[in-house]
Amino acid sequence: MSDIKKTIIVFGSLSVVILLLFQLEKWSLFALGSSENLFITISGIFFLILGMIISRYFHIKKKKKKRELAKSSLSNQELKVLMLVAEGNSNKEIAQELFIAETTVKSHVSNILIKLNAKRRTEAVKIGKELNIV
Amino acid sequence: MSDIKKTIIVFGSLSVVILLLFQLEKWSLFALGSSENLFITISGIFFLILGMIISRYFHIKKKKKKRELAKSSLSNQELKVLMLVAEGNSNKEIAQELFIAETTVKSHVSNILIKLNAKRRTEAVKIGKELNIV
DNA sequence: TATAAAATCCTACTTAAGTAGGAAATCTGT
DNA sequence: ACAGATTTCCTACTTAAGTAGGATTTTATA
Repeated sequence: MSDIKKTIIVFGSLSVVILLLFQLEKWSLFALGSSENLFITISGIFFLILGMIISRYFHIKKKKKKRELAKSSLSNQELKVLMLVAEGNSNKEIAQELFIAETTVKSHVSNILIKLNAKRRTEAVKIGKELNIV
Repeated sequence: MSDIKKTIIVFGSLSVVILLLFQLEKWSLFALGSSENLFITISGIFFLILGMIISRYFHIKKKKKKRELAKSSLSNQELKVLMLVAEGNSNKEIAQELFIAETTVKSHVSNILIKLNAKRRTEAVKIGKELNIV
């Protein structure tokens, strides 16, 4: 499905629901005065903002939670190496950055690949980003 | 600020606001019956969900907007290749995915590196993510 | 103070990635 | 119709990445 279609569907269905809600009042299922309308408006805005905050909060929370799972599997130095790999550095550049031999970096990368169950460094970076350890 | 502190502040302040809202009614600023309370509850839940949807929608929208900036520099097929590179695929795997030769993928990758001013595919992925084209 | 885990480094490989320098086909807008 | 960009593919090459199978030294910690 294209992005435009999604936009239309989301906003379209939302508009329909809002209109239905207004119709509810018109159909006199609920008798409301002007002061009550004010209260509903205020609480409506409040709950709208509350929903947005909650949504964002849980979005952050979800990210944080995953991190703990895989962090333990990678050692301190392996984590540093993975971060430098994610920044697009070569093994040689990583070695210079960490003051170790290139062969050591290779060993670390190999261990990272095994621990994260990745075939290539690019895949390790992807998994690292998914787990939010990078 | 730690995560735990943030949680306490966010949920604490939200609880206070909710309690204040209930107090408003008690203080008789708004006189409400049981049917109106039902309506407020329903609309409250509705706006809560609406807020969450809107929040998520704009989160996606923000990502899409940046994309347009650098999209122009990369061609359609180059973009596809870069996306598959970012997912950790090898040139051979990308070739199979797009039904083209591995040599063609190599050509595309080389062109991507030139266009994004990157030295390696990992760096191209990093730049691609920074420009939100991946 | 053992001892397990982590970190360091190596050789000798194989495989993947990337470069240089083409060439031809196909699509696209004027 | 045609120029320019895109997509496709190639050979021959160099360089980087990753594997296998070690060995030694630090460093926590029970």
